[in-house]
Amino acid sequence: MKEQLIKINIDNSFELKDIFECGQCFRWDIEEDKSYTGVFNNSVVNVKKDGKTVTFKGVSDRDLKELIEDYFDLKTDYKKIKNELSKIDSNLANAVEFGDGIRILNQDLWETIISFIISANNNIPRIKKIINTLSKQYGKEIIFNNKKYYSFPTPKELGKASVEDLRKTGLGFRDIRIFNTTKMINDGVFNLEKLKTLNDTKEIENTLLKLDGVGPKVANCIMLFALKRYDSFPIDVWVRRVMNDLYFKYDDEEKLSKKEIEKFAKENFKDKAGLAQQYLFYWRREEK
DNA sequence: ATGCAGGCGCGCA
DNA sequence: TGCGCGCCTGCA
Repeated sequence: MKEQLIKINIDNSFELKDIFECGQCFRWDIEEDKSYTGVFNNSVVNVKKDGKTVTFKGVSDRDLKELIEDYFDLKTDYKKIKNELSKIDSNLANAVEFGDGIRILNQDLWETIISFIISANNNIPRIKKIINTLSKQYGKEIIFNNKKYYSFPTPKELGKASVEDLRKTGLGFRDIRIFNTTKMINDGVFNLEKLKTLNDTKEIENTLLKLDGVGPKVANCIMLFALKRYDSFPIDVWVRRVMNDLYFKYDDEEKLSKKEIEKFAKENFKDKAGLAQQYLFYWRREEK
């Protein structure tokens, strides 16, 4: 573990608040100086932005520049993506303008699976709290700036926890789901590496659905946030709300079926449905 | 207090 | 296949 520092000039699509608070991640916290510190890939990194200069400071076994390029997906041209989305309709143009600094992070598959199983019927502060507790109890300590941080536990590390142990971390009824999913992965019944090699989005989704605690919404979040499947479209209460308000206008949003939303998203947003979802979701949650 | 939060799994038609 | 229902827990 060595401390490293790099500065990068980024003139487009990189706003800390937009990235870390658009709902895709749970392990980034804001500091007093408005920078953010997060734990990912067995590393701890602090990100600070001044004008166009972004400073990354952190501890990692890997080369920090490579780590950052991969995790923040710096090679992807968001200017182009935002242009294409804006052309689809005026709602997207507004949403993209609002969430101008969003980037979809390239997160660890295993961590994303567990995190979004925890997210079911839950709220963000508690999701973050549970993930912190799990990391503290089963992950490895990392020292950064004289403070203790904890890596997200590996499948083996989390596999040491019994259902009762998990319940004590505040997981509630999700304890057995986490236990079963962890076991499936440790037993080799479910192969994470093999999943990464699959091409067909629908096949990936159907595979993920075999995991306990993974339904359609969670599966689509995993595909979008950990497998770069920008065509996947997670539908939760907020997405349903914003889609009904903007495109369907039923008097009661409950009348809008998931099927209907899926069809609309596929036809109109095509291979960028997930990206569109993220801008719309963030816009709706933050603006109103 | 009671309801609710970024769903899921189950049982039943 | 498509519904309705209950669910740990913490917080307002």
